[in-house]
Amino acid sequence: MASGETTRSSSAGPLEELLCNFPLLAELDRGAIRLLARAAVRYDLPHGRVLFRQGAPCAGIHLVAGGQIKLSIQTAHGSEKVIELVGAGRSLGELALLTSQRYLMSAEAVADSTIVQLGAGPVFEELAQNGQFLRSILREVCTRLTRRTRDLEDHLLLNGTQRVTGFLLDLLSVDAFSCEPATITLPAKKSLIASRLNLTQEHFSRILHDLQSAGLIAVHGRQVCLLDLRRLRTLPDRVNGGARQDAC
Amino acid sequence: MASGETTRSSSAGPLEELLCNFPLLAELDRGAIRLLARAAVRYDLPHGRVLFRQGAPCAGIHLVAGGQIKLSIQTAHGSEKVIELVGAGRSLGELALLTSQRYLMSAEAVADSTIVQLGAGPVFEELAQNGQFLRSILREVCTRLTRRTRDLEDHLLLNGTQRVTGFLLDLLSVDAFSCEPATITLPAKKSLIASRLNLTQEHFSRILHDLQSAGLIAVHGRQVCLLDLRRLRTLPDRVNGGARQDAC
DNA sequence: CGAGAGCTTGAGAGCTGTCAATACATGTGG
DNA sequence: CCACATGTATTGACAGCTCTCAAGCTCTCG
Repeated sequence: MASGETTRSSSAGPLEELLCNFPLLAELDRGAIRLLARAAVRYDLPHGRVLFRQGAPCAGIHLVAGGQIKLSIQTAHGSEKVIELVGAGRSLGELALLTSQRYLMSAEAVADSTIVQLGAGPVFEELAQNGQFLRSILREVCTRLTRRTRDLEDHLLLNGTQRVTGFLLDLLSVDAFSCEPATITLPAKKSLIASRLNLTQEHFSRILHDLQSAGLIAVHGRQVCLLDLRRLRTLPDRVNGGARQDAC
Repeated sequence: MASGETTRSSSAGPLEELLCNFPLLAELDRGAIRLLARAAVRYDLPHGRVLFRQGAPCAGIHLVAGGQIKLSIQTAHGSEKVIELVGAGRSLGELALLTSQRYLMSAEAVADSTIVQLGAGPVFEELAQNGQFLRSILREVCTRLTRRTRDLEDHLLLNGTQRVTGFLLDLLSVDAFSCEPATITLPAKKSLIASRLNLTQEHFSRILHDLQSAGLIAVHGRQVCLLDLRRLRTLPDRVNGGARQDAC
């Protein structure tokens, strides 16, 4: 499926180093890493290339070592929605592998990317023996479930403008409580961001325009300056969004 | 939080029996069940009572032994959306417990229900020693992630009518490939179903009416007769919905 | 019968998508 | 340097899906 120069882990050096840096594997000891590395393959995935397709059987876990991968679902009549944009350090395919299901989404490189693929066999062997690996995977799946639940909430409770402002504020990540204007960079072209937010390109463009007119942001290409954090934060009033809330 | 008659597992008999029947615990051996049962509490939760609230800390795992629980999220200004209706045999709270997060949703009984609560401590102890329990939990979280992803897809790709027909067809569950008219019973009052489908009560009513006019279904209270399964199945053309699809 | 909950129906408005045209950016070749 | 092609982004007009508000209906239960 994926072409490009593939580097087998013969010397077992660089690939092991690489694997250690993935959060998914961070808690494994050196021996476990070595076993996984032995059956791992590293390859480049150029922009536009498909990593796997929705409905295909799962061959193993894909670790994104660099670049950016677009996860998307498509309808019967061809249109598609971006569910998530995945960058370096994250992993794909655990769910399909663990449940022996087909892939729920398609994955395509939207930038020249580097993938490390862990074969299904070694992963299962490691899972069978290594309780720590099991725990790491469980943690990862929990993280993903939390994220997906939050995404669902956003689509159920928020309108387009609120989803956009929420997305922009999320890109600030750290710096969280500052009130100073800050500039962020959109992680992909606007049509992809729009789809990720379940908006058309046109609607997304209009929303950004309206936010500019309101003096909340300034847009220059992919650079977005968040001018009025205080007001931006009041727009998306998701209940769980802010710090704490006195539930009950 | 929960009142009603609570039955401590002193004799250790009936509670153990009960626990064995939960899919989440089905793969545990008798000893593990006994340990969990020792710290379990069973109680009744009358219709309308809240099991836990969004944002509250998690006290353990809740097993639904009977009745029906509504999981919902609410906005800052009071409106709420039903995310899921949970019946007997399923469990709640694993995610919050495992991640030590607050509850992402609120849970409320929408029928007189019976809950068995497993304390956090014993669950963690069992998780630490018992690889099989870890695997069972992992399987459960994976199932939930798959379901939530499917829900998200439904809301992103389908319109109201398609979500309704998809929901009705899901209630057939088994009998899957028959083409004979079949009658199903809505699992809750229509306003709850509507919210679960992210529709207003009014819109849901109109959709059912339209489907009746089209001769696709017949509605009598909560009984819905699916008259033309073939045409119903063609409405929601989710890609992953049907049997297999030749991906790639 | 009356009260209330659940459900339906109608009219109007809002958010968002579709289609089409235009601008803007970038890179290529003459 | 300009002309052109391509990919990207914006803008406008319009239609559709869905929500809101309001009223009326149906059924059950006391």
